[in-house]
Amino acid sequence: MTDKNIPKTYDPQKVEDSLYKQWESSGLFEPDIKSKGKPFSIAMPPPNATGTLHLGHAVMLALEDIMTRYARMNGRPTLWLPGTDHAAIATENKVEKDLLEKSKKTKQQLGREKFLKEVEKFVAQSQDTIKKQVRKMGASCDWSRERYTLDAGLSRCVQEVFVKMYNDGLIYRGHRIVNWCTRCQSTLADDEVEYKEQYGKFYYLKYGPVTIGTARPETKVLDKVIIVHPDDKRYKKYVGKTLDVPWIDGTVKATFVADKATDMNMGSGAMTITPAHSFVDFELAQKYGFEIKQIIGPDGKLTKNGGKFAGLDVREARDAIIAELKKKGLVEKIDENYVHNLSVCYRCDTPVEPLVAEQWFVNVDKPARTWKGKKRSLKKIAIDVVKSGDIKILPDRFTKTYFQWMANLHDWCVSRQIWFGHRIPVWYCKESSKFKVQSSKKHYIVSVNQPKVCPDCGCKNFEQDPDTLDTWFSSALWTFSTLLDAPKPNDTLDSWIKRNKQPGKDLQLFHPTSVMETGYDILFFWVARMILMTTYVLGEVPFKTVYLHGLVRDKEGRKMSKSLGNGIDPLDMISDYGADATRLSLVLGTTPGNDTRLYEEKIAGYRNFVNKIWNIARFILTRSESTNEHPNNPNKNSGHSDAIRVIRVATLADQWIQSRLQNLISDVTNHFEKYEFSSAGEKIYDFLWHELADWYVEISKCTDAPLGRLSLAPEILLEAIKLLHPFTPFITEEIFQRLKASGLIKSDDEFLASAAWPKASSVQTPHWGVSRKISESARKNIEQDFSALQELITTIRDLRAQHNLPYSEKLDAAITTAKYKKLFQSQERVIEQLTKVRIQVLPSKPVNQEEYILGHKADFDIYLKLSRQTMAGQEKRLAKERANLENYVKSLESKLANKNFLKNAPKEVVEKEKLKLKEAQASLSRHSDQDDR
RNA sequence: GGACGAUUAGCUCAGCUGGUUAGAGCGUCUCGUUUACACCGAGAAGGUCGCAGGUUCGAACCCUGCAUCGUCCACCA
Repeated sequence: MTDKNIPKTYDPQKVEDSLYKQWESSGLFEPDIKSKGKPFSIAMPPPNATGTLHLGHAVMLALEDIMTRYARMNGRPTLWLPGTDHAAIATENKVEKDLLEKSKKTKQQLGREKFLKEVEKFVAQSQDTIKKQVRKMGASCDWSRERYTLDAGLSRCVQEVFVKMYNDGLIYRGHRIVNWCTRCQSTLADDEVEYKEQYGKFYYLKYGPVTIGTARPETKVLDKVIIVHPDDKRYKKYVGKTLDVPWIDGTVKATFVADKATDMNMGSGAMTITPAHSFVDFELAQKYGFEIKQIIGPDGKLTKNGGKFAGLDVREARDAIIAELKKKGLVEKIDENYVHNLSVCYRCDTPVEPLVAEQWFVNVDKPARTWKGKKRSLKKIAIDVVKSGDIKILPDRFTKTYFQWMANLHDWCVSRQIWFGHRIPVWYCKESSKFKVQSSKKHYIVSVNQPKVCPDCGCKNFEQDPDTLDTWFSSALWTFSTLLDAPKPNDTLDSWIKRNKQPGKDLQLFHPTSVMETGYDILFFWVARMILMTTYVLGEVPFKTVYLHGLVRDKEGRKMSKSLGNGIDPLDMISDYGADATRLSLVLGTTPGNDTRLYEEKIAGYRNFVNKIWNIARFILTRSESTNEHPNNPNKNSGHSDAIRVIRVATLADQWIQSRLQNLISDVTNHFEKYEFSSAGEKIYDFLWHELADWYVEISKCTDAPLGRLSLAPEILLEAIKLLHPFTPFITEEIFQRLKASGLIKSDDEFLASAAWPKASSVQTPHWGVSRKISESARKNIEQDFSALQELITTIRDLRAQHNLPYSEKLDAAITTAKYKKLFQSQERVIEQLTKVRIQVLPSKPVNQEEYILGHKADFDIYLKLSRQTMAGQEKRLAKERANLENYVKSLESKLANKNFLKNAPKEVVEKEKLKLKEAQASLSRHSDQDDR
């Protein structure tokens, strides 16, 4: 039986959690491997284990859930694999900060092991929160396959990959210039450095016969090479010579070298180089074999190479050195308003020091993997897979950005001097570990497990490298490391993967994944690295399509941030407006790759829509009860058996809504296939609100028979909520369950979430017992007729509004029409109900015209009967209407008089325009008739 | 310096390969106690599509230049 007490307002809080539990426990989110469809899979971008859900996650979850639910409803074995990322630096920073605040201890004071325990405690707690929040969004991901980047299996995978790369010569250890964060006490990858504009001083210093410019004099203590351009006549005489130059800490022997690296036109055209603290200078030093001496240490202070400035912080050293140089008269001038592009750590905003350190690197240029018949480098393969279309990036324009970034890619520094993360699988034998700094290959062994004996010295004491891997190293493996089974002790990477590529295994079924959906801001951090690493390890792409969404901003277009206090917490929105409305507000009205603005009114708007659907359902459900009470129903008390089936001829509205639904299904499906989720959603929105609710439901109130089994409403609603389900899973499921319980629809599906996606070709109308696909030609007639009916009704309503005629007053009207005489006659009742106007279709205009106000349309005229007073106001309106019409006719005429148009435009266009003109002219002439009387 | 995006109604945005009198939501105004919904209904007002050229029978859409805002990359002696 239908529940009589359906609340007027939909309350998401009451249904969402319980529906989610039912879905989850039914196993619906796990892929149906028996299904014969083409597998569909998404690896969820793992939220950081540190944080809480923010709007970026919410967008990601909404979009991926839409894709996932769509695929599932299409009968594909569907896997959306959830998980979390340990987010090495971010997490370590957070715990460090908490530790300092709570117990005033640094991590060093606590020690590595105890600190890591703290981290794990924090992570466990925070993961719990995140997972709850993901569920709140309605994400239909498979929790039975959930992963964490530090799981045993994933960690093993990371280490195996490291070892394999080392053995292939793709990972090496070297003294190289790296970005160093003095606060994190760790290296950073190139793209983990951000740039900030800052006003600072720029110094022009006298260095022997030349003037050099610098923003960082403190690094220049030991500069002793001057680079000049080989074509620079000013300095030709010096090239190759060595001079004694009075400098910061005494006198240095300065050598002139000619190299095109300098720009003759910039400053004095000469520069000194600081190999240890500048990327460009480091390269030059390597080219010529200059000495590389460290001036700034990892602690951000000058090293002993700083002479008498040793031990000073860079800032202090800068002032002291400038004071010293001034004393010596070596400061030529100081530019006080120099715009400095300061590099800072993306995690903690601390200025980054480029310095030389011994680190582990991934070589991206060395040919190492056979790809399409040729041995190629990681970089080449990564470029090729996008160029060849094996991976498609949406929106397309990011392809260009991707290539540009790849072309500029340097070797990737993967070691980090932090504790939390995957420890580097490198072992130093204790005997030789004291030589570690000298970087002699002989003293370490790269292996997943601790080696037993050192092949060099025979000792058995090993110490693992204290460093951990860049967090993106493990994320780069995410699409496949998450699909592997538990490794066996003797597994090598290859045997492990081979086993998992057997038929029926997850890796074989679901990799490459179908889509990688994520924000464009991590295209380089993550997406590019997955491509680099996965092609190398598996020999296949990690995903076939990359869908990049934009960033969520506030109403003013600013980034949401804690400091601005303009952030919106998706969970607040869910509790205020429901998950469905929140999801709609993040997906509808957005375009991939473009930023979107979010604000509460927008979410409230979609909440209203959700409530509207609720009330459509409420109407259909409650009205259906009267089916049994209807006097004409022979099976009045028979509950919901099939016996209630009452056969009736389809009305125009029935046919129309069915035609619209057919159209909607194919439209929406097309949009889904093209990843146009916003358009798909908007079309359904329009259908439900402005077609089903505003017209079909309203018209259905006009018939004798009540709703329910006598109309198509339940079936139409069912199909529509199937289409909407990927966007708003909760309310659609709730309505489905209620429709089913009411007996209004028959369905074998336990959940709407597992129902089959509607097909335009088989819209079922059980009332007639047959599938009633409407042919295209029939659809055209039906829609044309219905449009005419809508136009008539709207015109009458407009007249009422223009003339302030309240609906409480019933009116009479005469309609003259050639084309729609029969139609309007048959719809008299509907028209009367929706306009409170009784119409009479007449062959010609009525006699007493003074008593009528008029509406002229292309296919009909309306004469609304009125008292004389009310008539007075119409003159102005008529004049305006006529002017518009005249303009329109004029523009069409001139278009059709244009010979070039007639010659060049396609025939259909010309015909269409001619028809339009004819109609407009007819309309105008009727108008004129009226005015001339 | 390079690349990319944005510029359309008061606000937020659609507008797919050029072809109705450029659309939606919110907001505004008018009307409405019609038995699904006021988180509602009916109706209206509001735009020379950033500017200037060009291509075309026809441009919001294509081309060139410019402007403003934003993002990314590179550089920064």
